[in-house]
Amino acid sequence: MVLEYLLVALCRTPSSGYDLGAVFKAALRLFWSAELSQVYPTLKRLERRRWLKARTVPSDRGPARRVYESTERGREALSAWLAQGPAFREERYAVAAQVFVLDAAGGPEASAAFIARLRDSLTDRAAALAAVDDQIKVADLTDAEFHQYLSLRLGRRVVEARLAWCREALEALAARPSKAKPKRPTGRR
Amino acid sequence: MVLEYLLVALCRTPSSGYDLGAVFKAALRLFWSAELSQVYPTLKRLERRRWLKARTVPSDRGPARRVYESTERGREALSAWLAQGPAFREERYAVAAQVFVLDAAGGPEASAAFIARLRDSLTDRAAALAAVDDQIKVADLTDAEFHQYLSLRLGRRVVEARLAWCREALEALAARPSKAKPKRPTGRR
DNA sequence: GTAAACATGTAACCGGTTACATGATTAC
DNA sequence: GTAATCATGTAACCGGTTACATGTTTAC
Repeated sequence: MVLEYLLVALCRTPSSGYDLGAVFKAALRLFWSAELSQVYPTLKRLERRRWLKARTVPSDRGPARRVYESTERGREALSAWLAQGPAFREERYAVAAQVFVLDAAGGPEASAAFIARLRDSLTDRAAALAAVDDQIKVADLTDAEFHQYLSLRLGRRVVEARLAWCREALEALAARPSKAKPKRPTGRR
Repeated sequence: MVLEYLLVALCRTPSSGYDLGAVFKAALRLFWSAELSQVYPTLKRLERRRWLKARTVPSDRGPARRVYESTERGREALSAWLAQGPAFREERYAVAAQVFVLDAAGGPEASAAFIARLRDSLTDRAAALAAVDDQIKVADLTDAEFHQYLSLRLGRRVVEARLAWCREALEALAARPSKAKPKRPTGRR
């Protein structure tokens, strides 16, 4: 289960459930997210499995924190998972599914409007990712940070590929002879 | 719900649950998939909602087929959904999540091995997509086929972006000064 | 005072997968 | 005979989301 391994990995630096929730809302949300209501029970499960150990630490602001840290057992499980290689699993990209049936939108203008909206959103996302990326000095990164940086680069490349597709698709739509469905077999010259 | 709209769209050409299952296992599986055990109950639900209508047709090989076809109501719901624009939803790409924590794999060689395996799989996928793509004559396509073709192009671009990332990441890993953790503070000259 | 951030949880629901059950037809 | 393909479903489970419940501290 992906979330379990992710939590073990993140808990190599001691973290509370709340901390981890913030990580999923920030850096990781590009490819994996988790709600706090899922994180808390999962942490307990991992503690029972002894992949994590926990202690309670008073907080200076707010209630006491339950801080988790990965165990040797947990880290072994994690590295065994990674050693199995890339975890391919069925992907779901709703937008592409929409494109697949986009002819039902009503015509070339509707298709173009849809894709133009997609392009605009992706442009914003690409700019945001670029801004983060450009501020990173690769040479300064720790091993952990360097791998996080690699995943950011992957996210950025995918967003830019989708953006490039939008432009291509808009061109292809424009170039497509408009089915101005002539009532008669052919428009008489 | 994505699956519901997809089924309505696909049933613009009359199809049985079995037929639809085949579509999800073939063309659509690049971004959305569904098991027959999910398709059948969903079709019944859509029939009750009158987005689909059904009739039973004897099959020449095997049991009788239940053939579904979208209704006007269903198609209206579909086009309203598409008119709302791109359906952004949390994405999950397990491989990228693995990269995010790949420093736990054991070192630069382990990371490189992981990424090399990914590159090899993606190379195969890219070749398969390219082979399909290259055989398509865009001018010959109907509107529906053209949009399916666009989604194929999107899938291809994403796969190729990931592939390009693999090469970049392997280079970045190789270029990274190996933390050959010297026992002494610095190798004495 | 009150809103925001800190902090931890439970309960109900839902979309989706895996496993199971049934049976006809065709090709070997 | 038997395996593969055609064909339709049900049941149990599971990962994940939404909504709910509770309480503290800080900044305005």
